[in-house]
Amino acid sequence: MSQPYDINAFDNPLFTVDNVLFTIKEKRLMILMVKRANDPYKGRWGLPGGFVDTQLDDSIEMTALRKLKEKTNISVPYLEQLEVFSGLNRDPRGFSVTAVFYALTSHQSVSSYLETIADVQWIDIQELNSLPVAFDHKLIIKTARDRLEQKALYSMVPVYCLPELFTIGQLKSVIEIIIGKTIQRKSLIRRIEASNMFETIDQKIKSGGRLAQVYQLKENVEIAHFERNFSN
Amino acid sequence: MSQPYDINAFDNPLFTVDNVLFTIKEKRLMILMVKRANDPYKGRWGLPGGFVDTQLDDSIEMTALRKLKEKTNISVPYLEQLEVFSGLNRDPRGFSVTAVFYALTSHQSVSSYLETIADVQWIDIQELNSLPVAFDHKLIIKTARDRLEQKALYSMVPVYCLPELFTIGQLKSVIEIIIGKTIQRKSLIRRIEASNMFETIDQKIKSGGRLAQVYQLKENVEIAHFERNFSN
DNA sequence: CCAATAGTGTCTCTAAGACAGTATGAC
DNA sequence: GTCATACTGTCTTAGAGACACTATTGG
Repeated sequence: MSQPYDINAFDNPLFTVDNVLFTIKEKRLMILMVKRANDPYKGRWGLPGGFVDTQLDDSIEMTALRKLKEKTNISVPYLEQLEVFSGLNRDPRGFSVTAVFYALTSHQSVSSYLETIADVQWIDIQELNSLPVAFDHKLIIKTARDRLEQKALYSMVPVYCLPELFTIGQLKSVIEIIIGKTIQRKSLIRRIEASNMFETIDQKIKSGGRLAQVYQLKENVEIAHFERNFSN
Repeated sequence: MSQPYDINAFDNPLFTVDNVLFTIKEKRLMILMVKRANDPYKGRWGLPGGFVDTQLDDSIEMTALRKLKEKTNISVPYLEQLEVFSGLNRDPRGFSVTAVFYALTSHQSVSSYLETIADVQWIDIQELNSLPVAFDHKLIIKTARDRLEQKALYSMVPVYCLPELFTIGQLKSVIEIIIGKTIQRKSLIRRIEASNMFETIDQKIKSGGRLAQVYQLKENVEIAHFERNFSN
């Protein structure tokens, strides 16, 4: 079987990188969104992203980190590929491809910087439905949200929504917000011990009741994964 | 902070799609490889893939399916994005990006077609180390293999390595080859029942002992996922 | 004292692992 | 009969869920 199509059809599609940066703020799952300054979709909210710069970027992971740093002034502590979204209709300029990453950070590490910029904001994921969002970014966010939710059921990734020092209660809360159901504190403690990822520091902080033990990640730890999901 | 870099740096990277098509054949995990007819890496084995054709492809999933059909003459029953590999050094022609898919099929569905083509072959994954492989395709294959292994621990995806009609013993064998350890037949049966994905047909086939019940997938089923991994 | 959150002890529950026992085919 | 594989029954095990209990803070 021969291939009768024109060699000129092989023009490279438009290639971009986008990021879904999550955090938990005020007990809500939030996403970093950028008000678009240019067409297409000028004035709408979109995901922070852009083009690869082959002079600066060794890989698209670098592109993702660089774009996030431009908007937040930090290097995010957790970044992972989500998937590629592509198609003829997702961008009015023609067939386009975007490699999407999802990332986590504590809101504290970027809040002071964000206050200086009006067109970059944390937006509550539940409020996104009623906002004008560019491209297929609502679909992308839904996909990222689902992936994060799954991951939170069997891994310790949600810690990266917290600052370096945190308590078990805070970690429990963050996990519960991500997965949308409560978990047993005891189950979390068992995982914390089994994971061997954390160490206590000689400090306790206020929590509305008894003082809470402060934890931090050990250095250069691998994120623990478990053989079972949290269930209910 | 302004961005002082040259606008011309934003030339689109070279974008391709590649596939890691797995099957189980002769009790071995195999991958479909293509002997490259052109430079770069002419004469080496590479993954089946190529450029997006924006006239033919609605999305890169279509590109992946189209490329696989060119080599196998079938539409693979399972296809999923793996991840994107990118970088300056992975292709001698410059910064390149490839969106990689992994896929499964029964070897029976393509064997007769493959016999007519010398430069497309199933290659045992264990023999790949001693073969000349193009680009970073060894790394890609390793990544795909790891992902398939993980997936086989908590989902029914391995069925797609089998023909439409199959026995529990065959499914058990396929899973064991993928995950590299034995599982309890009983555990698999429990999952088959819980998944509700399969139905028996009024047929039994030889197996070296007692005749085995023949199963098939129900129509339009979702692939079942489980809350626990097979362990050991 | 009470309210609230931190942390422990321990029983239950669920699904996988182990494995013995039976069933049925080929020879 | 033996051997091999199919299939079932049922006990054990590991880790999550439930939940009562104690501990420590602020008011």
